[in-house]
Amino acid sequence: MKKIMNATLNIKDVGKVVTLYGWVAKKRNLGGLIFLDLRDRSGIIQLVVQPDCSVYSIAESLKNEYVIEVTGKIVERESKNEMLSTGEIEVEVSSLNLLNEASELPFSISDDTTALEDTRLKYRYLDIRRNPIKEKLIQRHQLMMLIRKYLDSQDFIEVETPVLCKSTPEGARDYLVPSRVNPGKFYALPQSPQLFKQLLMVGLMERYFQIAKCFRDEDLRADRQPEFTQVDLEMSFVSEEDIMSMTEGLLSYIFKNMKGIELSLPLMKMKYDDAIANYGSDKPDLRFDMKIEDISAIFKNTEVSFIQDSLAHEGIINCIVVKNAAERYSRKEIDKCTDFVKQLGATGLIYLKYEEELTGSIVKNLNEEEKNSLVCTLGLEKNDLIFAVVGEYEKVKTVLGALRCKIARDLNLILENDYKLLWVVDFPTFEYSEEEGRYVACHHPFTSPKDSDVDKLLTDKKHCYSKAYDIVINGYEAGGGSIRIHDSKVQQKMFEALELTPEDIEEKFGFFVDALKYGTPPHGGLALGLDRLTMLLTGTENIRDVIAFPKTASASDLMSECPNVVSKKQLDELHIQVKK
RNA sequence: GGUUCGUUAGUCUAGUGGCCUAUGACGUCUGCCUGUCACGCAGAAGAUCACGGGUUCGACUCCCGUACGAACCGCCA
Repeated sequence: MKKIMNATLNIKDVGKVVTLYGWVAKKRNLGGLIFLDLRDRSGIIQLVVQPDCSVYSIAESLKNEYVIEVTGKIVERESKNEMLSTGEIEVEVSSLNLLNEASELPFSISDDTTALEDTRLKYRYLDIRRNPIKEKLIQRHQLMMLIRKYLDSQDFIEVETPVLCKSTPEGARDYLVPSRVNPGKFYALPQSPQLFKQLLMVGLMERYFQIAKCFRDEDLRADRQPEFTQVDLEMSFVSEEDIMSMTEGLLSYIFKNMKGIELSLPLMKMKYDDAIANYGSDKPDLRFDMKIEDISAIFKNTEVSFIQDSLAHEGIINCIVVKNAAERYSRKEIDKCTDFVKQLGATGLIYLKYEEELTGSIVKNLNEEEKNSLVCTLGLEKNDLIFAVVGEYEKVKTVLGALRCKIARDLNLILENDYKLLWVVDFPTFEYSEEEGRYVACHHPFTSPKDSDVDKLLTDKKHCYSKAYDIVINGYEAGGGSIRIHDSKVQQKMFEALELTPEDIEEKFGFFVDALKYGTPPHGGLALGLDRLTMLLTGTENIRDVIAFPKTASASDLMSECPNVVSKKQLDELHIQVKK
């Protein structure tokens, strides 16, 4: 027998006799008449137990979160509750069966429970009973169903790839898994199914996808977990445009079905270099304005010595204009912003207010021409506020980019349910790693360079760009991908460019380079972060809210208390010695 | 690895060196209550103030360390 979803009942069901199951969400004993709120996954329905009912005394003894079975007639209520979908009806209980008792809970199962997150995580199974978490898990399920349905309709095949993989030290740190039968050897958990999905293209699957668990042993953030889920896909015989438009089709299907929002396609494309120049980020949040403006030219003959110094040493001065906010930002508020940028590595923060005239930190050292030029160039209006940062290009851009986002939050410039999607394209192929002392892959080493840049791989790494693209939603990197290298010679050249020795290449990627020789179709793909996508669609900034059993910032599970120490016997079997 | 903030009954919280024999709310328990839905009313119980050390005549309160939690930087191909 299929269980009735309690909250689906309504006024049309009056007169029916039903058997319902659920948890006692609330008992209201009026002394002679008892109301019970019965909760199941679908929601709440009110039960009423009359004093002459044979199970009255059982009802009287019920406590919160007891699990019960009730049978009764659906009746129209005397006093209705507009807040509930079932608020016009109630169930007049005729029989009641206590299925299980419950101890007193550490916190109340309510939407606005006072319990802090660590308490909720310790009892996550209770937290999941609360609507805010339950609904996000349900929406996550709906999202996964939509994705599977859409991709299936586009001829994609879902293929599972191994979780026990070969460690590939390029990129993030691996979670390692020891092997009992292979002493001293380790598997790694996949950071992504990257190589497998490319090999599936070699294996003629043409269109693959997988909702795949990925693992990275790096430090956590509000939007980062050590294990997370990617919607991973790969296609053969495609260009960048093909994959982007495929993804746009999927995203518009998702937004339409989950939010009732029609995306306007094709989505905007922004070059990586422009994203950095204008927004100080490779994942710009376009829900608000405040572009970064380069005002170096205005200061080319400046008397202000620290700006002069910086400009003389390839530095820049950039600013953002906060419209109509000069009054809003007191000295104290500005000091907070200064602390904020200093934390990000800026030497300081210049502020200027435009009221009757320009005032602020450096204004007494500016001449009339410079002041006028600032007002004109930036199109200043009364009560505008300028924040400027001086220094080296990348630092100035990223600091102002972060400040821009902070100010938007402070001033509530972000509308609820506003979604701004864009592609960031033309990523550099390499970035210089101070730590490694060499150029490393910006995306990953299988990313195809732009056709025109293949020859620059070894000679001009700084100006080499890739066929890579990120999908950015509201300032989050929601996904990213690239056209892959399908020519084993180009792949070899790429490894060379990354300064891998032939032995390294053979040892780490030999099987893969080998595979490319046996008829590899041109191919490319993308991975969407399912957790982040769910966050965006459910309006939370905390990734833990969209994961049933998440980990804390130190990568532990407060509920099961893992990771934990294991027995000496287990370690011995695995041939592992733990350093004291 | 670093910076910042936090840890007080089951839960959340007040507390700025002696007014603390620690405040309030929710929850719990007892009694009353026939139309509640944040039910109401009356009463009660419930706290090694995270842990270890130090300063002080005296520490929940100040200092140092540890553990745990959170945000951020580094890191996350």
